[in-house]
Amino acid sequence: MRDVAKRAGVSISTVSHVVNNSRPVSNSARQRVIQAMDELGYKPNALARSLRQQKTNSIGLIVPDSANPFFAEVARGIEDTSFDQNYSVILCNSDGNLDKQAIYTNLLIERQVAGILFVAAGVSTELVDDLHRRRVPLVIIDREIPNVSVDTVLTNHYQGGFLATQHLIDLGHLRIACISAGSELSPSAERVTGYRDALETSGIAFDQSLVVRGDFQYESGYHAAHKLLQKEAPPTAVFASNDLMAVGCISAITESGMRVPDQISVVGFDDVKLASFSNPPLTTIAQPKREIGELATEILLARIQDLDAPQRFERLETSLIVRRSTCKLKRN
Amino acid sequence: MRDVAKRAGVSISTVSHVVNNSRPVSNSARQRVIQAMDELGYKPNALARSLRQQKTNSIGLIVPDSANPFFAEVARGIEDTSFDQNYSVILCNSDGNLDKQAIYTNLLIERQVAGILFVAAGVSTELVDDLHRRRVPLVIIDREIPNVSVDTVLTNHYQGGFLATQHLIDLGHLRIACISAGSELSPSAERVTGYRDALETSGIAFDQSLVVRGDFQYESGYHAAHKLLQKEAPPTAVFASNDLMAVGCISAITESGMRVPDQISVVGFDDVKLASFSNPPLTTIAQPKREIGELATEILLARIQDLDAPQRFERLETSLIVRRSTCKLKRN
DNA sequence: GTGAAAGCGCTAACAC
DNA sequence: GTGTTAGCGCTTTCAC
Repeated sequence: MRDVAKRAGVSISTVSHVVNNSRPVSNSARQRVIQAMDELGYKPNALARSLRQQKTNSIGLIVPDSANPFFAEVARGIEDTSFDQNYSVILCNSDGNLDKQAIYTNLLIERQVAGILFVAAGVSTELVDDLHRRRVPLVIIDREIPNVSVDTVLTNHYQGGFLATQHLIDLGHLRIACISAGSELSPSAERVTGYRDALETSGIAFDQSLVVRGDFQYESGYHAAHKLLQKEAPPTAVFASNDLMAVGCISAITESGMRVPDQISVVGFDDVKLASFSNPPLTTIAQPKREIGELATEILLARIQDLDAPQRFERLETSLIVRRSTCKLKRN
Repeated sequence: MRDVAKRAGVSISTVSHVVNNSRPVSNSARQRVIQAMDELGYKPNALARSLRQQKTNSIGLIVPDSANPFFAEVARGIEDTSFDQNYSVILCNSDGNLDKQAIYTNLLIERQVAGILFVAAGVSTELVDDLHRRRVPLVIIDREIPNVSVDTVLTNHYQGGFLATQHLIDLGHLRIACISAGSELSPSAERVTGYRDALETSGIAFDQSLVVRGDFQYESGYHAAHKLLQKEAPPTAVFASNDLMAVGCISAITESGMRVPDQISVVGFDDVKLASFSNPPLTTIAQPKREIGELATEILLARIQDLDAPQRFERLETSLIVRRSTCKLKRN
């Protein structure tokens, strides 16, 4: 900038003002500055600017695994919206590991990010409090932190689980299995609760042995299905708490010589792109992934503008998408 | 830092030196500083540090679409390696759009990133030259920029295309279609060239009408398959230039009442996780996605250390993974 | 082993 | 419409 000022024969502040349009500058001066800038290939140093202004245009995004299609799609929504608003995003993969998450949080604070987006992270109350104390804006996506006032965007997992199960019940199924994930952590747990309540609402007894635990990956759905098929009375339908596990499940079922949906119906959760193209196309519960990312980003940016605005809590609705992995129970 | 110094009763530079271990400090002073630091919840400001040191610990990552599983997996390799080396990554989605790419490049330069990773971007020679002039380290992933000396990491797309096609030929297929992508841009084009050469090596005439153009997404594979099936003499095998299109293709074939692989064999490219769990499991060409990301990051970081080291060009080998979407041609 | 001071590149407040 | 100056928070040189 110094160089530009020199070459254009103006003061350094004049250059700054043409760069930022922050006050009137005579046409002649402006011309000379502009010319000098591109002769010298000048680009303003955002570090210096941010240091001076005490604000950056970066936000931190912490996800368990950016390669998981669900998170990847949410992340795209986030990145796109950020870009539109002139923010850039620093990507962090926590692998669900609390230590890694803490390290990243630290790193983001040191980098002076304007705010942080936590996706499906098991954020501890302490961490949230600490961030509060430091006045770091944050929004939590896809998970509810109990007893803490923090902006949150998530889908109605419970409703989704209910919807999925109800669909299976409507098709006449009685032995409906469930592939859960994680532990008591909210997204999966709520889906399972929805499953359970749907069952009970229809007077079908909940059978703990029909719920098997996975971890949201293809493999775990595959293994879960194997377990289920080995039972004396295998289920006639399966609700997998995400699409990847549903696909893994279908893979195992098919491999063992049975047919989906003729012999076993399968419904997933998320409505990842793949769901439309799996074989058979997957009946699933759709979450508005992009919107989640977009909305969360908007809320974060609003929070950055006004740290003291009232807390926001957005619970988005899910919807059932019927494709071809489910059908009426065929009575023998 | 000022505050910490005051509270600990030492000079500001002493604080700096205990933070960075950059020179001996007496034990008593060190203790007081450390105590003051955590009483005040002090975290060093990376912006100021970077400004002063004229170097950041951020790198920019530009991908066409971080939600595409292939890029997502490469990106994970990048993010992981960066994290290990204390770098953080700024994620940018170009959507294959040259303007957006230019905007991002600019933004990254202004943010003073230590280096830039371009994935599969149609980087123009000018852009590379400009970056060179500015002495911005960069490495190009998954695409070759002709006539330019720049660090590059990619897979042997040609070999992969050849391998895939040869496999089909070995199974007795003669009418082998190909679903390409992009235009003359290298990754897809080279795969297609491999396909063509494999055909000709075996004395099978190349038939332009059997290659149909897609765009690496599920949908395009689906539509391409439909086109292919409408032909008078449909192919008995298809080489799709990535897994998503292969899956889309299988979906269309199945939907139209035919069977994979019994009536049509399909091979993909990339060996995305999904490939193991599709129905049928997909025969495909594996690329070492994580390694690509890791290697590229290592090369970038090395380049950051030594801007004048000799250019590196890494071409990784592919391998054929035979699963269940291909089988011997059944003669009528 | 310690402190003072300059300066990274920028913006904002204050003069004129 | 323009210039001068101070200072964001840090590191580094120099002096003691």
